[in-house]
Amino acid sequence: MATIYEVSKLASVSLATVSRVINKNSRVSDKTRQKVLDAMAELGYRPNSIAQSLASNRSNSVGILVSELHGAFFGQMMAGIEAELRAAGKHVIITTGHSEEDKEKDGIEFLISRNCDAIILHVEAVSDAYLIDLCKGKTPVYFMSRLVEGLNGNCISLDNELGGYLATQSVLEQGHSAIAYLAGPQFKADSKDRLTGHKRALADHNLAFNDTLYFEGDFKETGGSDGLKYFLESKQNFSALICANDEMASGAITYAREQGLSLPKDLSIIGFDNIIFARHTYPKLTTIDNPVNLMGHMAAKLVLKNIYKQKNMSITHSFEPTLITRDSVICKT
Amino acid sequence: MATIYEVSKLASVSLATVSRVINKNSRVSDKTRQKVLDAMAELGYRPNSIAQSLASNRSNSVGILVSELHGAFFGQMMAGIEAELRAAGKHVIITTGHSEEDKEKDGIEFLISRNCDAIILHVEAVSDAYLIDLCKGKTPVYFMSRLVEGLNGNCISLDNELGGYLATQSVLEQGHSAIAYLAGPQFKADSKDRLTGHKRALADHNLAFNDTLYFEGDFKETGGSDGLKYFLESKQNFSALICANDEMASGAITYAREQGLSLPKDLSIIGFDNIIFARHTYPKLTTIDNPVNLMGHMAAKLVLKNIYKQKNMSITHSFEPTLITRDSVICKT
DNA sequence: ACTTTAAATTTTAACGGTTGAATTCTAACA
DNA sequence: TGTTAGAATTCAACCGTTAAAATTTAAAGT
Repeated sequence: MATIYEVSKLASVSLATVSRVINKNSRVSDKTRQKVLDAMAELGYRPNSIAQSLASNRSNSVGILVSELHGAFFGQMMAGIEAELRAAGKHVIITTGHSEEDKEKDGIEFLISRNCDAIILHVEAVSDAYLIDLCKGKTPVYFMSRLVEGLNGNCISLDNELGGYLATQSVLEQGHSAIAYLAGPQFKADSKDRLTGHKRALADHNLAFNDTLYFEGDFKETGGSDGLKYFLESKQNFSALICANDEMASGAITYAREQGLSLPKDLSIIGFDNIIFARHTYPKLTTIDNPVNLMGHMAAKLVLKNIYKQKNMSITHSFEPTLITRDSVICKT
Repeated sequence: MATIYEVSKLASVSLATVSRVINKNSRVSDKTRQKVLDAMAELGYRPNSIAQSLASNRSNSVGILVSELHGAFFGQMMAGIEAELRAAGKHVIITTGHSEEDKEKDGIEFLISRNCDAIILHVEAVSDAYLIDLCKGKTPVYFMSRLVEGLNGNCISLDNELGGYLATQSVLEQGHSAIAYLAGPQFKADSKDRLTGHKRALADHNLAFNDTLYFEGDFKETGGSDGLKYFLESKQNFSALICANDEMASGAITYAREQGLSLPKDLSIIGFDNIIFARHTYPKLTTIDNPVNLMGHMAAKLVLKNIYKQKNMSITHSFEPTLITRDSVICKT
């Protein structure tokens, strides 16, 4: 691959001049600029962004860490961030944390060591203290779906507590009072907040939270079947099932039908996240919309504004979930 | 961030020695190694991988280009690649092509300019000629789901033609003969091959391909509803619908039910890919399994073997799709 | 004690760019 | 025509690391 040196020789100008036309900022006469451009074209020159990054200490790329690369939730999130950044000519470096402390730290180290101009994290296993410490480093850090104390300006988050409340409230309003709750992994802040909202809604309706109608799932389809199986086998009475995400809700729906239940007549089910697939379950899933794609865009805008100094970026740090009413929850008769 | 220089000073050894202990290969006495390790720990030193990459001309990271970051298909693919590579201590840099020629090229340039040790591409818009040319460069290139002439050793692909054949055959064997075909975008090789397989199966059963029961969808849920709508409005008779992927099949199922059809009685539907959600549609989707996660693993193994010289990697370049029988296709009565 | 040889360590020059300071041009002005 | 300000260009140091070659150190052999 041709280097800047060869270009400079062919165009008979200095390295510095070539560098200037690459970075199109400083003053170069049109005549020389054209000479250089021609030379670059002739050699098929492409700047080595590693060298650029080392020399200039910036990389025009932002690091992203997500828990998983698959899954509707993270897909939407990454897509949102990438779309916004790409439109601004920035690139994205993605790595994963798998919700494990070591891997999350490793991924973060990697992104930092790659000279990312900023990093956007969706971390779940690492402690707040670690993150606060991390922010003292020279790489700016932003957070998705996590509120870190004192770092609110760097967070884009969803009011999960409200979402949990909304879900439960909507079920309650349909007359259900025996409600099973299928939670997500409780080490994840999102899950915990959703559960808190659920409890608050219960309390607001003078209903006690029932320990025996609680199951901690894994946020995956299997969590849905496992959870519902557990509830069913416990022989308790319940007319509604609240799932902390749509994947589990899907699993539960499938399992319910396998067990001969007729939905939503025998059991109302509500999900959370409103993933694309939610409208393709049967019955169509009533759920809580989680505007994660939008939040991804917003996180990207935040770094565009703060790091790349783009103007006219209006930032919303906190997003509100909304109820999406479909067919999986019905009025208790 | 501490540099190697500060470490060397604190440990009172030369830069080269520090570099040696970082790369734990060459000979360093245990005594000095420990001194250096201590110094590194004291300073919280972390190698700057950009500088490493520039100096050593390798980066321990491989680039991945996919069309989209969201979507069950790409999610599984990325996850497979990443898991395998991560286990080997390599990192992954992901970018997108959005199935557009310019963006695909731009993404490829980016990955190359980041000194990736190899790149794994899932490209759809770019020409074979371009790819052949690309392979002449110094960055090794591997392909997912695309057979490039003369570069078979660098490709990991699925026999989509066979998949298309299998889908149609299975429907045919259930007694259907009036079959609508909902294709994917025909500029994508995958879609084209699946269609070819479909036609071959038809021919094998002495059935003519019917132009009016053909619709080119977009591989998304909306493609499913649009396609089925088109077929329904054409007032033609058909008892089965073959969809070129599961997303469209889901869309079709949902739309069919909205139109009052009873599935699978009134219409048999088969998908392609066997995405996770395929088992959560109602009726559960009969489909063709596309082992894309496995293929991701395999692509990663291929670079592990070729680029990082790992032993004991047995490589399969071509994967075969298989029929997954569930409930969405029934025998025509 | 004196080579010889191998191991450990240091020196030094890349890698491919960026950038502030220094220098050379160019053209306008007195 | 000689100055001179300002624009255009070049110089040279630097970014943080690797690695080939050179040097020093240590161990072994006679």
